[in-house]
Amino acid sequence: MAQDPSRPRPTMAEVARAAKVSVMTVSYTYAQPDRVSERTRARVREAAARLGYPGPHPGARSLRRGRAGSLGVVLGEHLTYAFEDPQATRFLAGVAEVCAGHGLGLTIVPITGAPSDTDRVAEAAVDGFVVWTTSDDDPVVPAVAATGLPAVVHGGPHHRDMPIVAIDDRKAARAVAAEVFASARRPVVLSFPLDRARARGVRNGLDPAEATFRVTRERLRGVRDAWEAAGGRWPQVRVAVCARNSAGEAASLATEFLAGPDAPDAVMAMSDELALGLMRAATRAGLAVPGDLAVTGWDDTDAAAAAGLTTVAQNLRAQGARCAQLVLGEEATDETAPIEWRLVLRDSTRR
Amino acid sequence: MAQDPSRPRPTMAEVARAAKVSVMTVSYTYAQPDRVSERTRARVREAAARLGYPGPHPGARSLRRGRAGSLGVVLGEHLTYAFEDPQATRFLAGVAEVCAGHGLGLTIVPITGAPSDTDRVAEAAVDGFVVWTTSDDDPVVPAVAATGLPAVVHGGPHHRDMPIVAIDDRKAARAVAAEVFASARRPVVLSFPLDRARARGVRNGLDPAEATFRVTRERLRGVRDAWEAAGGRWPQVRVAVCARNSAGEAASLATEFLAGPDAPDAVMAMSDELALGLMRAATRAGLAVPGDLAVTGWDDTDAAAAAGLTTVAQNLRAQGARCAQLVLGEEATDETAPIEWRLVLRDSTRR
DNA sequence: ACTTGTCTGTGTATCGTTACACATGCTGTG
DNA sequence: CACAGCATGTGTAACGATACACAGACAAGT
Repeated sequence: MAQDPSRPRPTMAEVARAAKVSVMTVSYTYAQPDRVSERTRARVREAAARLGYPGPHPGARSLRRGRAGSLGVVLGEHLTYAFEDPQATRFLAGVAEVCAGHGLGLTIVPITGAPSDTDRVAEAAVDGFVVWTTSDDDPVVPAVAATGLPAVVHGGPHHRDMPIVAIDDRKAARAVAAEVFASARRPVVLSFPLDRARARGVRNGLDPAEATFRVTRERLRGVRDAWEAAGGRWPQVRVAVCARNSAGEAASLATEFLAGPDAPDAVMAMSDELALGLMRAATRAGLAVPGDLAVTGWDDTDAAAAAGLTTVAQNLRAQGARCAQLVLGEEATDETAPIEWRLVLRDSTRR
Repeated sequence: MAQDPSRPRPTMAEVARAAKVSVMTVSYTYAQPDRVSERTRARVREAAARLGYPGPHPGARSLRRGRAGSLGVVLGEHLTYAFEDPQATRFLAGVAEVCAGHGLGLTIVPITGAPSDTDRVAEAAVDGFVVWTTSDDDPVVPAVAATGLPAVVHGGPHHRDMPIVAIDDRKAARAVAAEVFASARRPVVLSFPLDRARARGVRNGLDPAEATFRVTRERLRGVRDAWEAAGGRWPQVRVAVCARNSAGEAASLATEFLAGPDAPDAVMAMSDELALGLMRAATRAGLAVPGDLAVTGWDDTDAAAAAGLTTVAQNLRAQGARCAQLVLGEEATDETAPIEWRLVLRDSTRR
């Protein structure tokens, strides 16, 4: 795998000797090329190439300069889930974009759910952290705060030392749920996991406060607001909790509540992926959308638009970018401006 | 954003002083806790907490130990594309999994397409590289080789110093294309980009050698093999080249060749995303699958299974894991075993 | 009592680079 | 012609941690 594992990495001093210049000249050749005359620069580059010098050692550079040259991203409980979650991916693209613009790397801190995760955070060679939405009791959050590095949380939880980037989930949930729940008789909420245990199942009148993921909690509260505003009682609402944000998961869970006389006539899903999975299951079960049941999603992805899904539009990518900018200390203006969202009405709720 | 930007990071020496022990004792407390008695350990930990010491400086540690504690991933031309490509994401999940198992971070090297990308590679604080499929002429590849660090390429291009992890794309393409092209009269290939320029468009009899992405090239060759084996001439085959691997892109490009008397009766797509995008466009155009046109995808994603799409199954996640293992020098056995794939026949080609 | 071994704590040198202050030579200007 | 000002090259001292070798204390075995 290696190129030549036997030969040790040459150092700047060796290059300097080979090029008959001082170490500093070599250093400047890499760090501030303008500081060195063109002729000397060429000689140094030539010597470096001859010795196979790959450029300044990043560790040494980082130690001396005091900057790591990379932004850390903490992706919730298990990396596996994170990369399979399209929302997380969109968010990451936004973070990555800003990193690239600053010439920074993007280091994914490997989280597995083990207690050693906090060590990983402390050991990460980064200049700041972006924390992807996680549960209130996730020990990774205090670990991030303990590094003393600039950090921003997306989605939740709140932490004294870190700004949070998120939309007003409760309000948005209220809006989208109102659209479909006002006239519903057998409503179902297709929910994100409540906590890091990620138990799946269907329950009636679930107390939103049980959810330790802030996003899940706030959206449940919003739904409850809407249902009660329409004159309903919360225990009438079934909450189907998915273990992960994927269409497959939703489709499989849907079989548990889609059949029989109790089949819902309205489903509010917490993501477009979940909504689309449900719609797939509904079609298989012979139910028509919106004829038999109205459906709403969340995020306004391309697929949602293609499927005519009513949804809450929010730009996760922009939110990722914003998190990165905040960590990097950019954007002094409108730092406190709320993140935008809007309700997009489509056929899936057209009665 | 920061916790307290004013106060400088405490050093190990300060902690040692506060705990009234030597610096080495503090070092051991973090690096080899068993080497230190429980009492002393507690004293050190306490002092560290009191001073707000976040643990050993990663840069210094990396310099001294000679390991960076992170694996680098180079994600092709532009980060943006990479994170939006579901295949790349699946692959990443595999890499991440192995990293997590080794307690390593995963550093995404920010690529923008600018010449400075090669500097980014040289500057990355990593112990090895995994290169996601890119074009033969991508300067990033020699830059990776020049670091002298262990490196593995996924998909392509080939490079003397790096093993490559990929399936036999030509053979697989031959197999899937044979399934549908044997009886086709107006075949279309829905292709990945040919090169980093990512020009989109529809062309007849495109020479596979034009493609500098190895994967694209090999698959085109496989399709040609199949078509010619069925007695056809290559120029009869239209190749629709997408700029990116997304359903939306495919659907939009499909409008250019789906209408009129020339509408294809068979489409072989290079990914399930492209195939599904095309099917969406076909449905909108009033064409039935497989009645009016047969369609095949590639990758066997959940969505492909749900849509009844004939496809080539390959496990990108496992390939990501494998790349990481190779870089880390794991797995001495079956290192040269070819990566598996298989043809999955479903309704989209059932005539 | 003496050797042997284990456990725990301690200096010192060093990892490879860059910030900083300084030295030199050359150009242009009053 | 002297002197400022710029361009270019050079030592030295950190940056913060860890590998290594060694020292003392104590227990156990002979």
